[in-house]
Formats: sequence, C-alpha cells, structure tokens
Amino acid sequence: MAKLITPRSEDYSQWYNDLVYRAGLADQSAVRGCMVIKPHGFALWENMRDILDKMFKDTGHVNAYFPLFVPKSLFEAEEKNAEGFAKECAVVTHYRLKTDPTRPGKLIADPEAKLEEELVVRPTSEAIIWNTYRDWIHSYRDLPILINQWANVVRWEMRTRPFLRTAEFLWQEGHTAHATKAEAMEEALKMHEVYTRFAEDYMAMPVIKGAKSENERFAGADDTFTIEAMMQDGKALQAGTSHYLGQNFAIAFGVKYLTDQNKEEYVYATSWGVSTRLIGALVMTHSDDDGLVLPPKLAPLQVIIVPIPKPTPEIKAVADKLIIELKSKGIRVQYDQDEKNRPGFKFAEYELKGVPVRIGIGARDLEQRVAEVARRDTKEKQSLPIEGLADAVEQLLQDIQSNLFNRALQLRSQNTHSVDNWEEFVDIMENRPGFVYAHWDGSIETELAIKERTKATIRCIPLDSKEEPGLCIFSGKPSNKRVLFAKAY
RNA sequence: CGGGGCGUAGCGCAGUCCGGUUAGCGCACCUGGUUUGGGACCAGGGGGUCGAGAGUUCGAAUCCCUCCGCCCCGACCA
Repeated sequence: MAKLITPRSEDYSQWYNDLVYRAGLADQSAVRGCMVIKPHGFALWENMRDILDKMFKDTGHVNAYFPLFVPKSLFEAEEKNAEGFAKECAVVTHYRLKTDPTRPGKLIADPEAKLEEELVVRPTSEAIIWNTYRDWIHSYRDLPILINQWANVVRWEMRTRPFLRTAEFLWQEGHTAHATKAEAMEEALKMHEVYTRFAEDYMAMPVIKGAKSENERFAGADDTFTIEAMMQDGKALQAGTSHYLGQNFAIAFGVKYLTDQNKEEYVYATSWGVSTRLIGALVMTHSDDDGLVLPPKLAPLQVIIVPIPKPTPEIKAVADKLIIELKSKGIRVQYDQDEKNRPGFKFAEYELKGVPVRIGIGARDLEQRVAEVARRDTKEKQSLPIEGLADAVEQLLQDIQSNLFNRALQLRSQNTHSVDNWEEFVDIMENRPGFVYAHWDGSIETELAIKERTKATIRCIPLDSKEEPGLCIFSGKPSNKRVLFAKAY
C-alpha cells in the first residue's frame, strides 16, 4: 500500500498537511482560506473546549455571546486596535441580493440595499463588548465583570494553513473589567497561568511563559502575555495570549464607574484567548510519520479493542467485560466490530487517528487469558493478563500522557541554546532552528533588524528570566536580561 | 499582490509536446468467492459536462484566446 503521509524528514510542512487531511481532522472547503473541521478534529476541539470552559468557570468566569458584526464606527473607536486589525477585516456592505439583470440566474448585491453603516465581521470582540460594557458598568459594585465567549472570528489572512492560520477560526475570548490596575493585571496573569496549565497538563506540551515585546503586542494592549511552544521542527508557536489592556478600551468607549468615594474612574480591562490553532500545535508537538499521536487526556478515543483476526462471540464477551471496567474508570473505549477489514489495516488506521492504546485480542490470547496491549507513543507492544487489565490500561494512559510531555520537553531542551555572538545566532537560525536565549538592547529597531536578517523574532521576554548583565547580540549595547528568539509559525 | 505549480471518476495520477475508434491506470466503492496475529487475493461490476466559456478543425482532454479555482514559496499574521 502506498505511503499516505509524507515523512517529516522529507518535508515537515507537507507532513503536517497530509496528516491533517489523512487523519480526518479537517477538509478543504469551497471557501478560500477556510476549512471544514471534520468530526475527529472537532471532537478534539470539544475536549479542549470542555476542559478550558471548566477552568474558566472555576476561576469565576461566566459565558455570554456578543454579535458577529461590529458597526464600523465602534470598531474604529480604539485606534490602535482598529489599526492593527484593519487590513484583515471582512466588511459587510449590503443586506440583500437580487437577480442580475444582465445575466439570468445569477445574483448580485442589490445596489439599492447598501448598508448605511458598514459592518465589520469581528476579528476580535473588544469593540462590541466594551461598547456594551459602558451600559453595564456604573458603580464599583458592578465590577468586576468576568465574561468569556466561545465564538468564531474572521481575519482575512493572505496565506492560510489548516488550524494554524485560517480566515475563519473558532476560539474563546475572555473580556474582563476591573476597578483597579492591580486587579486587572492579576487577572491577565491568572489566565496566562490557566493556559499554561492547560497546555502542559492536558496537551502535554511544555511552554515558555513570557511577555511580548512592544512590537509583538496585541493591538490595543499595554501588555501581552504569551505561552510559546516548540514544534518538532524547532519553530515556535504562539499557543495562547492574555492581554492587560489598561484603560485603553474604557477611555475609547467611555466606560467609567463611581468608586466608593463617589469618584469617577475609568475601568481596567483584560482579554485572553486560545483558538483551534491549538489543534495544530497538538499535531506538530507529538505526531509522527505514522499519523497522529494524541495525549490521552484529549484523545477522543483513548482505547480501541481490536478482535483478531475478526469478531467472535468469545472475544466480544471478554471485550464487553473489559469495556465496562474501563468505562467505570472514565476511559473512552470502543470495540471494533467491523468484519470487513483485517487487523493490520485496523492497526494502521487507529495509529493514523492517534488512539493512545490498542488492545488486540485473539483466540491464542484467550487461551492464555492475556491480551496484546500496544501504545501509540512508542509503538511498544506487550502481552498482559486480562485479569486486572483495566487497571494496567489506566496506568498506561497516565504513562503515555507524561511520556509525551517529557519527550516534548526533551526535544525542546535539545534545541534550545544560550547564545552570545551574532555568528552563532545566525548559524542556528539558518541551520538548526530552535529557541535561542540572547541579550537584546530593548529597541524595536534592533528587533526588526534581526527579523530582517534571520527571520527570527522575539517570541517573548520570559517571566522567569534572571537579571544578567550582557551585551545585545546585534547592536552590542548593554542589556540586563536574555529574551527568547525563534522562527515562528 | 509577486514567483512557481496544478485542474482528467471520491482520492492519487497517465494521456496534452506531435489533434484521430468507445479517455486509461492504481487506490477506494459494489457483487461473489477464497482468506484473516501488521495496510489480503481472485473474478466480475458501477462511476467522467477531461475546471468554465468561446474559437480553429471533418474531428479537441490535446491547438489558440478569455475567465475561474486550488496548492506551494514570499510579503501579513493567533
């Protein structure tokens, strides 16, 4: 049978594309830049969404929903935000179609039905939300407001890649309002921490926590906190951001409240989001040439039981009992009843889909009361007694989860360097992409010059980076700490 | 928007340069049979406005013109 997936070593980005389509995560759509998220991909997103949603609720947030369309006049209110997103906005100009008088059967936007005010399809919702918050907030007693929304947004990108960058994507966006700067900053950092925990504990994806440089900051934010992950090709992927917005939006939309001293003050804001991009991150962190490798905590299906060579009543009886035990432990498991395909085909198929554990049961196994247990991450197989198998599988799933994290962490360490001279910096970026900790003089000019020459950008100023006197890798000017450089997705 | 590539069955492709019966192959699909511990085999079968439009010609997947779409690389970006 022909190889379905381009090997990573041959062409990493083709490998990624092949995988996304072959594993049934997504399909191309009739709309340029937009994809169809197929059931397997959406199941992953649902698992992510459910876990994140619980984490948000546990930190005091509630969900709401705001409109897809933003009147242009609102959109332009916060200037930096508007400017930052303006060049990638889809705009609704008409509200009706009519048949084309010159081409029968064809439709045109009805020139009589031009909108008086054009509507921007939200690239993010700060504008519409802060316009609403103005009406909701009058007193310190109305604060804080801790709202999240699950939504789609549109950013008209020139070049798109499935999950990593699409014109329309699904995400969540938290928008909070606070009485004080300290409280808003605390919120921004708290959600940054939530994202970190989600990435590391659930996605098994180690991340570097840091602040964005001014140049890379969210348009309209005073501070942007990011989690940056390393993909298998050594490139960085921004996996989630949390913004301290200061009073920028409050001022732009006139959102003021009275303090307990009856003094009028502007509100402080945060916003934070992660998107379906995380699915791309997941794929590029763990998967291999045989297909997806999914962390058990997020895998739509955690255990598949394959009868060998095909279903029999005897195997089914054993499988049914095992399924009851596994399900009672909250494990997502299925028994493959299909008679058409042979075991080898099924093995390949479940590996492609990333199912963490496969249990093979055949007549030989039944005689000895054992089953063949195969783990997706290492491809190791072992024969284990059916007695107590559920416990062993539960343990194995945990092992896989932590092995994936450790493996990713190891890959990151191997490709992370501390660099003090420009030649070495250039050599790494050109020949063995990875994370580079280097001194930077803090200026935008230097940052842009480095990007120009090497394509590497400052991914973040790590929160835990130590004060350490040094000289800027590019300008030679003094610097007091290292920042994280990498080529980025 | 620049540079490259590609549109022929659900998918992957050959055929196009040099026009010529009924447009072909692999995978997938359907039927029957034999198989079955790592992507089975045999036999039979279904499926095509050859991206669209216009043109040249006795005759166009093939030549000319126009248009549309997609993919990759670059600029932009979560």
